[in-house]
Amino acid sequence: MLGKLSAERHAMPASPADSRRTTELKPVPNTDAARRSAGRPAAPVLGQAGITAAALRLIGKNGYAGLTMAALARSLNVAPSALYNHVESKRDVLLLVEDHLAALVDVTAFAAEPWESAVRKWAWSYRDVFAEHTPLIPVIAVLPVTDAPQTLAMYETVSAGFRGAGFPEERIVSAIVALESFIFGSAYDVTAPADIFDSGSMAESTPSFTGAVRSLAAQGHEKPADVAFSMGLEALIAGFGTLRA
Amino acid sequence: MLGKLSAERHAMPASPADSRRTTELKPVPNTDAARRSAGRPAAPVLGQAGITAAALRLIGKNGYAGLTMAALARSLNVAPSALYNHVESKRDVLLLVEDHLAALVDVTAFAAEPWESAVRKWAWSYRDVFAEHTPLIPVIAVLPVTDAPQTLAMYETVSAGFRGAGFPEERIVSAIVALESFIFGSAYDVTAPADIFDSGSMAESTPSFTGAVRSLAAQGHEKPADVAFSMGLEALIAGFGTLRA
DNA sequence: ACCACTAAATGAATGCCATTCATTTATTAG
DNA sequence: CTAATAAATGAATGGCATTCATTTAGTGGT
Repeated sequence: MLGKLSAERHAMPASPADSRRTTELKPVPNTDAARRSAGRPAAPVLGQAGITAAALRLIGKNGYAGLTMAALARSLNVAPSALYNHVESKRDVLLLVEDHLAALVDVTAFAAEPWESAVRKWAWSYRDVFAEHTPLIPVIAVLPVTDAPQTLAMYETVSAGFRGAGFPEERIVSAIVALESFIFGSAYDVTAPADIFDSGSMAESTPSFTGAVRSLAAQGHEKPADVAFSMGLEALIAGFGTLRA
Repeated sequence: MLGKLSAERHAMPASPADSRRTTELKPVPNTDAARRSAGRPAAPVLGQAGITAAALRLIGKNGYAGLTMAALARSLNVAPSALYNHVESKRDVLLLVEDHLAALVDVTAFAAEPWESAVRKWAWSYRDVFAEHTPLIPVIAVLPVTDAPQTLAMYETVSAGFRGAGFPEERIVSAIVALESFIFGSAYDVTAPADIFDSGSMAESTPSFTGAVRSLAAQGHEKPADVAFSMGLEALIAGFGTLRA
């Protein structure tokens, strides 16, 4: 009776990469309403909150490679199949984690500071949070906000900030989407190996690029990913700033 | 004797998401040098080129969910294990595909047009190519360019274009990285479902955001992803343009 | 005190996946 | 003819998410 949404499930094995589908989180049965109208079992030892916390603990210890349904269940002293009473799929677990992280993004500056510095703080915070969780990015990027209340709350605060700063209403969403795209892409950069631009044996055939890479390396103490992020972010802020009334 | 790099391989099952490691493509043994010094078998029916072509055919038909080593082997009338004579892992296959796609990105404008329009054309082309191949993005984003000659060639052309346009050498790489980050993030947007911003039952509690979404929808015939990409790209071009000598 | 109901947990099974390995096949250079 | 070698094979391994029939343990209503 649970999981009516799970039809047409295994038409394709759904590799973690192709995360696409109009999703809806399995409705949590532990509401007060359900509590009144039906028998309640032992205690909500598990539940979506417990699963989220355990998943975060697991990710923190072993990274996303260590986040398997089996490991998750083991860390909760439960059989893997038990998880499916609270969650419809592994993707649901990732969604729960994502929404938890969205709440960690700092949007407080939109209440107190001018638009430019508010956007700046928000963007850096957003990038930093998800740089540690890049495997979630393919999931977030196509995730209907309906399924992620905390994420939606972030959007509300940010768009209110844009509106209050005199942004024309029709362009608020596009501006946020553009910033987010830049942020997600930049989150990957943070995790890239330091030698990513080492052209190796092809150095002689790529003089312009090799020179530019050397020149950047010669410059710098700052982390390359931070330099690029700062440059791009300031350009976006300056460009979008001109749209305000 | 081949594949000395494959030690410490399966310490972790390496989900497609955690693609991290200093990689090197398995050296192709079918070089002229190897041809001279050793016996050569039947014909290069397979080989990295054949595998790449087959992988692209498979992806075109069934998407990345359909790209399994078994399916790839079947499409080449060969046992799955045979692939491992030409490729060290599935990740290698993805690398081959990525590098093939890099050659499809249009960089011709850097030879003939002013910097602004050259960057514009390159960025749109880059986004369009990888919007159809978003599962590759986690791989590319942390991929040492040594392993991807076509990708490296693209960087060379682009950085030469920046240099020729009067860009200060130390900032060329950062500017390209920032643009690329924006492009990768935007590629995901293209694949997002149309209703991604439908706030559903929470519409009343998110008036600012819901209003902004409605206002964008009311505006537009153009695809939302294209509007956001255009806005962000023009801001980046304008901002970076001021850095030129 | 009993019953009907139901959420939660179980354990076994399924089917898919990438990857390994000992062995065989086919080709060529000397 | 022989030694060397790349390529292909088929069977096996271990991991994975997910399903399902079944059991367990609470609850409100009677």
